[in-house]
Amino acid sequence: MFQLDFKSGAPICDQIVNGFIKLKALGILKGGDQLPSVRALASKFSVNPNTVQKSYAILEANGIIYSVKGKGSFISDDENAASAVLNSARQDFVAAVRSASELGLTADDMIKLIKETTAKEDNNL
Amino acid sequence: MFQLDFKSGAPICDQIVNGFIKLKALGILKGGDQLPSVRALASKFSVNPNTVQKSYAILEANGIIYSVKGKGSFISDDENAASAVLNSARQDFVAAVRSASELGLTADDMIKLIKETTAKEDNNL
DNA sequence: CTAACTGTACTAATCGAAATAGTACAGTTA
DNA sequence: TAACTGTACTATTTCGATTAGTACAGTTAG
Repeated sequence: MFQLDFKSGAPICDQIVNGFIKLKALGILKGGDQLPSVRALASKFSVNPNTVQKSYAILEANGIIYSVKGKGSFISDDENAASAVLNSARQDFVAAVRSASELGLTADDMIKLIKETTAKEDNNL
Repeated sequence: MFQLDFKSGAPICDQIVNGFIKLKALGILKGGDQLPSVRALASKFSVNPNTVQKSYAILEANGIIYSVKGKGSFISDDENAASAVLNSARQDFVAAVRSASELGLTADDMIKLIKETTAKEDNNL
């Protein structure tokens, strides 16, 4: 399970959303897997149930999970959802590229940074 | 001169900071160039002078500009400042790479996106 | 010197998004 | 029936960003 960073300034709501998206992207959570209940996760993170519920609503709106009243929330096995996540990641990354470019980084600079970064990450897995 | 986006949610303060950083990175503003006065820029952007002053304070703290009481604020010609900006841009970019990587983008995906993005940007200049 | 400009330094008030608190309703299951 | 599940509200709190207002200090032109 992922961690929350209360100091980062990033909304808890978004952190929970991204946490589950990553768990699904990494294959740790697969289609049909059940998520913790709203109240259970809120308790675990010492966070308000409303905040968790908001995250689940966002995840469901994006097709990442589906929720059933009285039963629980489950990881969706919709492939379109995964591609939507990829598209979102692409957009975010392109925005980062534009920003870095405006600040003076060249394409070669960025490619070098990517190779360094992904190489390090591989060692950690 | 740059524009402000009041809808984006990004703090106006930061937008002004980044605006001048980019103008310097692009060479439009060079060492010794005078910035608009705090009050003049606040008036132009229809923004509170305190907000502009905060931006100038941040820029000065990062060595991008220097301010002289009674005279005005000027672009610094300190090369270290430029490298500090580059370092900051690098850090932001590496964070974006990590995030994209966690969401399933491969290094090749990212390199492809960089080439597409920077190619488009060049056409616009 | 004076007036008008510069940057700087405060405190108080306002605004809005995020999160919390609390309650209630509806469906499932043992 | 009891205990769980998700869902839907409203009210409140909290915090950061911004605004508002005032004041002080240095520079420059008249």
